[in-house]
Amino acid sequence: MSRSNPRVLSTLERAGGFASAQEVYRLMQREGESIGLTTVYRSLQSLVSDKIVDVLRRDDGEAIYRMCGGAHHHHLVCKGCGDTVEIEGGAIEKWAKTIASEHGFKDVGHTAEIFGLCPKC
Amino acid sequence: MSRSNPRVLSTLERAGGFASAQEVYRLMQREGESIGLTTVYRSLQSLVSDKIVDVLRRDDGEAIYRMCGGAHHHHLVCKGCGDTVEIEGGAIEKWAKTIASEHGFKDVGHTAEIFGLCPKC
DNA sequence: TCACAAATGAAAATGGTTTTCATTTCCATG
DNA sequence: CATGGAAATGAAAACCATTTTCATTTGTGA
Ligand SMILES: [Mn+2]
Ligand SMILES: [Mn+2]
Ligand SMILES: [Zn+2]
Ligand SMILES: [Zn+2]
Repeated sequence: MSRSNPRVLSTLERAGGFASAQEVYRLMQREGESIGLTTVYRSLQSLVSDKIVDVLRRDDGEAIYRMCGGAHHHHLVCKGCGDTVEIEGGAIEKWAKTIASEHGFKDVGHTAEIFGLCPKC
Repeated sequence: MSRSNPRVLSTLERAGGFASAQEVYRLMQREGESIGLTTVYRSLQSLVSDKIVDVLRRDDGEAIYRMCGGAHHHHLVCKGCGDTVEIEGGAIEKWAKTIASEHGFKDVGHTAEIFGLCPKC
């Protein structure tokens, strides 16, 4: 495994909301930084496995990344501008555990995202 | 747009849980059915837009499909065997609406899936 | 039968992601 | 400082799901 290139994380931070590997790469190029697409992918993967960034999927399947706090949480994302709010999932955690145990499932995880139009959009 | 080829839906049903387009295609071939991969993709897309099947994404980004009832619902999926239980999301619906309105978001939707190991696995 | 629309699928194109591999950069050690 | 192996880098190729193209076949109503 390789370590994350710090400029990739810095660029992702600066990007604001979620950004794909390709977008991070284009952004760095536009800013005159010299880096290879491969390194961007590798860095993002490393950041994900270190739980420093979250990854999820656009409807078209492209992976998008975002700098995140360490604790488990969910997202409220604007379909218009991409603005993202990190939210607590207290109710969800309980719901997932309850449903799972009702059906005898073990080793349970879950995903949950909310999307809509923010006040500005 | 094209209409769905009935043999595709039939195969997806028979497949049990979620299956990707490629898997449905291979399954049909193995059973000696003559069909093109293109038609499988087109049929699944059509079934999705008619809300006859649900689509979601594997971790690797591949789209997977499943025959589903019409009403809005969520899934409890076994990571081991792929067995799927359709579940009500009453608590989730409320949660999503509340969080969204707290932040002034309109036109709100959400996704939520639970995964774990079923009793058999 | 005829004309036209819809369906089909082989082949090529697309595009994100991963792999390969040769080269460069680090870094610990003597 | 020299130097040798490890880690990082990136260009190019490979991968692979999905979409597009387009020529052909099939279905259907007049
Ligand atoms: Mn987050
Ligand atoms: Mn379902
Ligand atoms: Zn917005
Ligand atoms: Zn199972």
